[in-house]
Amino acid sequence: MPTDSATGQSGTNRPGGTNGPGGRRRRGAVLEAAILDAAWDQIREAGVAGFTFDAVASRARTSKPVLYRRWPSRKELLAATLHRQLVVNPLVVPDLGSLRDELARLLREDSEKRFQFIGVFGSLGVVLDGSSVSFAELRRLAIGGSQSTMDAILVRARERGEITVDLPERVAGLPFEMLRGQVLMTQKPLDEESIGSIVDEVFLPLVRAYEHGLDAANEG
Amino acid sequence: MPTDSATGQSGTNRPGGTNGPGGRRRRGAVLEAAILDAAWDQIREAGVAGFTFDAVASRARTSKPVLYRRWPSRKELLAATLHRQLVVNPLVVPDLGSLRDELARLLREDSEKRFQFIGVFGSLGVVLDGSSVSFAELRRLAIGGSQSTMDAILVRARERGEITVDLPERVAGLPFEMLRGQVLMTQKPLDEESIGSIVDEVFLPLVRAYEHGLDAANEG
DNA sequence: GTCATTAGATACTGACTCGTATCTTCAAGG
DNA sequence: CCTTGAAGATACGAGTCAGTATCTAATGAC
Repeated sequence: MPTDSATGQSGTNRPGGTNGPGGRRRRGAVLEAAILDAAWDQIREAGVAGFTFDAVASRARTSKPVLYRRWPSRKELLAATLHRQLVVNPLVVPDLGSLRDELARLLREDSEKRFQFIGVFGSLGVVLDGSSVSFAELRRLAIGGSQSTMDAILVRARERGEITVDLPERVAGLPFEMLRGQVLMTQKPLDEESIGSIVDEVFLPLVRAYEHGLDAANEG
Repeated sequence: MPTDSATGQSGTNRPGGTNGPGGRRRRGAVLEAAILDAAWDQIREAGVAGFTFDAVASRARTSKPVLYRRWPSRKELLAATLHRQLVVNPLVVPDLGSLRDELARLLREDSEKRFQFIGVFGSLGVVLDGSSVSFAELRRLAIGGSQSTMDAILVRARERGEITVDLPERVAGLPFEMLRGQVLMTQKPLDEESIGSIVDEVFLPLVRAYEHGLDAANEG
């Protein structure tokens, strides 16, 4: 996780240098990662509006041309920034022995790692438009990351015998749509009470309903 | 619903006039409403980023000073714009004879009337900060509007005997959190299939589960 | 050590936006 | 009809940002 890491002192041995930590001049992939992490810090603090090349360059202790050599415009930089956060921060949930615990853990992790991403997502449709890494691609990554982890959890639950029937797609994705809906409105990560409520008041009762077969009988 | 209503021709009898429709000079409440409607059109088309005083003034066929006389800054204008849309566009669902039909209707209406609002909501936390009409107030209005209509529907369902037990708050709010979650990611209003799925695959099965009492047995 | 590459600093243009000031012109009240 | 208040046009200064150009200097390959 990228922290501000403002080492403060700039000029170690260079004239007006505001280089990276340690005073050494960074290059290639190291520099690129540092920039994208700084960009992520910037977007979290100042939002999409405060996401300027000057601000990002300054925070990354480099300069604008270095950014422009890599990303031709603000859109690309923004997309690359979010893309990196999604790719570099995969959701992983170990086997905890029960569907309940694993789902709660997944919701907690998703919420913590990505709630700022959710807060920012609303603005993206307007900003990103025809970028190389498009809005649709970011959406796919964001949803896919949660869903594939969820799928893994459901597979384990099925192996344990906690689930025997097939759940509709929307039911499997339900916890995350609720997560997004609440995070969007509160601009905060999910608290423990909400996690418990989604798991115990909504998802598990619904799973049990599908298990007991007293379900979809009056549709269409 | 405010439409662009670009009557086109400007100078009816005034020198450089770009007045309102009809060429007459608007005043007071009429003018204010016209401005806020234009502002809403603007934010829908250009997003929060394109929400400038110049753009709004031009679209409302008036000029910046007129706006500044009413709202001291962009924040206030933005808050007033969203506030008006929420207040002027209440959600109403008539008695349709069944919980299922009424909920579907409510989701459809909420989605159509407010999906742009949801898209914009993510940006607001950063933009609005200590405004007279705050982020929290807008959130309360947005959630409250949906929830109170939902409560009315649930009351009718109870009178009909479709529901006899009490539902947890989160269950009653579930359709809207799912709505927000999906709209946030797709930037589109809910399609009919999604509405049907939320109603028939999630909400109603869950209600039935609570009705049959095979529910909350293993929490905390 | 030499050289090609690229980081990094700085400055600049053009566009845009905010917020205000000034002036003219209309609308309504009496 | 006359006065008052507000609408509307226009212009301006200050500030910000995108994107580019130009220069110096450090780094790594050889």
